[in-house]
Amino acid sequence: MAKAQSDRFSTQQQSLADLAKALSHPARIAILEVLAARNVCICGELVAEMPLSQSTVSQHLKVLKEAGLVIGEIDGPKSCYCVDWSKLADAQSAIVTWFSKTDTLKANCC
Amino acid sequence: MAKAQSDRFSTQQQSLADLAKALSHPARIAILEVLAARNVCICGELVAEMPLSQSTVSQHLKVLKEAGLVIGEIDGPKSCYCVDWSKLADAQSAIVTWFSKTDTLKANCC
DNA sequence: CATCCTTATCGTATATATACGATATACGAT
DNA sequence: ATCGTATATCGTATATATACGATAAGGATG
Repeated sequence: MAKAQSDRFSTQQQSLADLAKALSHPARIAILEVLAARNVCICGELVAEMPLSQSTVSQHLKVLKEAGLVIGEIDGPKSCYCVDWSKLADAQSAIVTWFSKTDTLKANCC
Repeated sequence: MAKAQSDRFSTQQQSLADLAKALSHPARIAILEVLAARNVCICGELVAEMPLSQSTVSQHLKVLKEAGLVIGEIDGPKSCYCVDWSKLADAQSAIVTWFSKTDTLKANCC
């Protein structure tokens, strides 16, 4: 179920927006922080740390997984999630690049 | 009409999520790019450049204004928008800081 | 095999976002 | 004052997001 891609906007604009959307909920920020802070991938522990139900956490994890920011592996009856550092680095770089590009265009205003 | 702030998450997590939400639509990315590229603040020109109706553009502008990324001034019958570079810089810095913090926690995984 | 534990998905209710046309507002010009 | 232009807001329809309980699925364990 890939994104619709409305073709009204460029792929770059779309993908930056998609990335931002993945980060646009505090629960997902919090999940990433917890995942990053643990040296072992957890899952049930994640639910325990979050002020949300198990199903809701699972849903947020799905969003993060679809955005590629998180990797999920099934490990027996448990699932093991961890940050995809490579993708996260790409994300950061995309954001920084966009800001820089925008900043370069800086001009007088109002 | 300030944000609800659910208090389930920290203020930092919430504000980063809010920022991401403001950037989570390609139209708003595009608007920021156009505003940044012009050395004069525009508005109707903005609508002309966007594949969206005037009212929809105005709505996106409102979101950007509420997020503080854009400044809008009424100038006669026209409105004059421009990027709030200071806020944009703050935003970039907040994002970069978060990524750095997260990266510091980097640990072994799966 | 029956059962337990863990996690994903389903069903559903509610809220928010998105888009557009229509209308209101605000000002400049005539 | 009237008209025209430019922009914001309203009304509304539709889509997506969010949250949770309930249920299914998958493997471990007795």
